Amino acid sequence: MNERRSDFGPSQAIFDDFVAEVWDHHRESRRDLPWRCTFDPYEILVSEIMLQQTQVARVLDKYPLFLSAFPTVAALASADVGAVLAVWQGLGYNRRALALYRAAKAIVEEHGGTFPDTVEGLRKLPGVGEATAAAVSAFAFGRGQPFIETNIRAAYIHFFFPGQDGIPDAAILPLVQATIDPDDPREWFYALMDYGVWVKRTYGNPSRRSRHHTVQSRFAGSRREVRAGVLQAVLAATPAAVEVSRLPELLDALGRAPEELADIADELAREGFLEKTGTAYRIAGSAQDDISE
DNA sequence: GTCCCGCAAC
DNA sequence: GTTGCGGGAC
Repeated sequence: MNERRSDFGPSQAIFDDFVAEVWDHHRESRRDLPWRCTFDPYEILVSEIMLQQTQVARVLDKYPLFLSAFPTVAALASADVGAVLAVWQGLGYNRRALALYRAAKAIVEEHGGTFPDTVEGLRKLPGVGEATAAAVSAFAFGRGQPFIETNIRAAYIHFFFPGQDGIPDAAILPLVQATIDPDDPREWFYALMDYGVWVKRTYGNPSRRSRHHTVQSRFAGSRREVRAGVLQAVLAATPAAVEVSRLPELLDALGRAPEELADIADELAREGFLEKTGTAYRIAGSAQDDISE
């Protein structure tokens, strides 16, 4: 038996109960997901970026398509960003695709193609924050750095904070630290997330009692919708460029003013999705060609 | 309406 | 600490 008890907080017995319950549940209903069948850090990073704010069911469809198109970090790094964005369409949060692409380039150009194998090294990659760095380090390299994502948060709030509101992640992280299985952190984090999924399905989402819980604003009518539309319109025209004057007709269904469409195209250019030549936009890095008619 | 294996810019 | 970021399933 591992000694996990710290000088404060729940007793060793409570920790043991939690660990036993999570493992028991895991033995009953472990999710066999494609990214759980590999130790390849590239394949695991792709899955983690896709899973940020995106449900498993939708990643399941896109994940094999993406890996077929870009099987290795070198393949992704040498692809056209337009090809990456095209495969990404339907997953949402396009900036993740751009960050993943830039991370692949960084790994090839700054690390000689060798994946960083530490949390600190992973953390420096674009689009990789604390949670993703720790997740990749656990799932690809077997490290036991604690992290919190939505299912892990649900698991701990449900078990350790019944009936309490406004729970900060800072109160959860020591509990994650105290319960990590030092012999198999990879499988332990899988078990935790599976348990969190079960808790949400069974009791409702306890993360609504998190201090950090927020509600996403509606997508229909949002600026996000227009951004996605402008990017899709330019992607559809690739390799040709799109005159700014054509955006209103291409995005007629959104009913936005021409000035707003132009503002958003400029913003996408600043962020690196598009390149602006005169008054026309093309996908960044795509070949010079005629203006789309 | 609610949710989703967060990150980065501010 | 707050805000913006896509899209679809339920």
